[in-house]
Amino acid sequence: MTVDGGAPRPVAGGSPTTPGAPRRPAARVPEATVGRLAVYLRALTEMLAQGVPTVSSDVLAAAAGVNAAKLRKDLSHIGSSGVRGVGYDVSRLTAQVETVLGLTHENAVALVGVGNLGHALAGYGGFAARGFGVSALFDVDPALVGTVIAGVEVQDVAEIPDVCRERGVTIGVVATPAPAAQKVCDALVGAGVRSILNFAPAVLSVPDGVEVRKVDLAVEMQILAFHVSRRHVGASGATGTDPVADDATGKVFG
Amino acid sequence: MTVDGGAPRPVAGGSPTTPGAPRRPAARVPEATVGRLAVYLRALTEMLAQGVPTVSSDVLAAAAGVNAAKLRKDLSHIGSSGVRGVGYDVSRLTAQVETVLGLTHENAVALVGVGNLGHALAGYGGFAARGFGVSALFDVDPALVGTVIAGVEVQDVAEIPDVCRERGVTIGVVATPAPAAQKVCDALVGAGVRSILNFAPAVLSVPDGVEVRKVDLAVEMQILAFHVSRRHVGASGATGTDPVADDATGKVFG
DNA sequence: TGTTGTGAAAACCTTCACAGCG
DNA sequence: CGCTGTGAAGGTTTTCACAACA
Repeated sequence: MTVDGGAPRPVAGGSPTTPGAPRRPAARVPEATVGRLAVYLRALTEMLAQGVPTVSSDVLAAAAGVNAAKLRKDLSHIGSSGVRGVGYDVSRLTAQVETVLGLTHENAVALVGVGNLGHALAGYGGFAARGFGVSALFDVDPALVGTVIAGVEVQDVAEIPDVCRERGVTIGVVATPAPAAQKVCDALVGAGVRSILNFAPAVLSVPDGVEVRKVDLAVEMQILAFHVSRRHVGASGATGTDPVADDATGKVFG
Repeated sequence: MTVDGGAPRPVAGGSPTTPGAPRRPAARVPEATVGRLAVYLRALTEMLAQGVPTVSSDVLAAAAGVNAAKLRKDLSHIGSSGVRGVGYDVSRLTAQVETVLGLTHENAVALVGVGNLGHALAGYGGFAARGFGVSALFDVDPALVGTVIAGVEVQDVAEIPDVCRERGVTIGVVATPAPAAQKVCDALVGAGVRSILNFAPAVLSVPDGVEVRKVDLAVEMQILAFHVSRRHVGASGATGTDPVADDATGKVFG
């Protein structure tokens, strides 16, 4: 409780404020900011297509669905260069955000699990559109191996190491059933993939240095369900009484 | 027009002392906690199925991929009742989490946009399996209207108001192309839907009191791309034979 | 003028460390 | 003993408000 020095975990100090520095392109971009940069980029791209030359933080923030102060703070983290009294040059800012996000080079994507969801993902515009080419597809099902989806042939999961290395895959997408997810993940990591997007309802264990992001349908639905039941301001209705009183059979989940 | 995500919701005069109720099951659950409760629930369900009677915060946390202290803090927010020296009763805790998440009653779901992705979602286990019945499907495409997917007939989007009201839809899923998303969203909100899961790459404007969650493939990919480009630390050789180092992490259960 | 960029404050979330209890 | 529950510390993110400036 007393301060007593505390754990000597060295804060990644870096360089404190550098007052007269000319320009620092990107020092340390907070995670929360990274997630929003992609949203800004979408709005910027649209504006660019429409020929809008400059945009103010107010307008861009509205288009992205965030607060203007937050947007400015975000841009300050990537070393933004707006013009006071005018705003941001759309094309310049677009290029800047793309650079920070690492979109200036192609990212080869491998998608594992070409079932119900995976099949849809392979054809989804979201992938191919923005410089993410689906370079490889994998599945265990012999009936699927050999078929061609979105112009890419499905291969056996046993090929993951070889094919991923050969094609320089940097991003892996796991769209398998939960029980297979960890094994597939291990194979991807073994092939040098260090960024994984996981659609399977399972927790993936990865070594340090591998980034995993999770898209979990059930979790999203349950979060919404929470808010639905919150809206019933009947006060003592749902949550007021002992939840475990008699209905403890756990039947709600199939 | 600015939707501005963060309405500073002042704590609506919560009655601090409720003399009649001896226990306070859930006061105010932080958003971050809600998102994790769903993950805990999945692990708990599996343990329940395996007949595990009790579980410690350590083990449950490992299964959910979080820190044990965080798990305990989360559970403290929902009025947890573990037993010191023993752990948590799995079936009791399961029921408690389900109650907090509002899973004790069915949630009727309407899915709009039965194209590539929407079609897959309609059949995805994540929906139907866990108490979220897909009660209605909608699309604009006349070729799709009238077809039956996963046992539900696709109806025209013009029917959204009537059908959603009639079937008591509480959660709407938007899986349309971006340009149609806002209109669809408005229709859902007009039909009384106050929780929306948005798969379209568009920012949705909703009135106060409506909860929108977004699943954005492109954003996820770009976040990963950011980390890929950031990972230029030593030896990324293609022939590097990176030992995957499969330690004994992984599955705590089944 | 109108707008950016940024300290500082506030809110939120995570982690630590240990008292308290079975 | 082992484990939970929690105050307090530490870290991150959001918001505010305004000086600086083309």
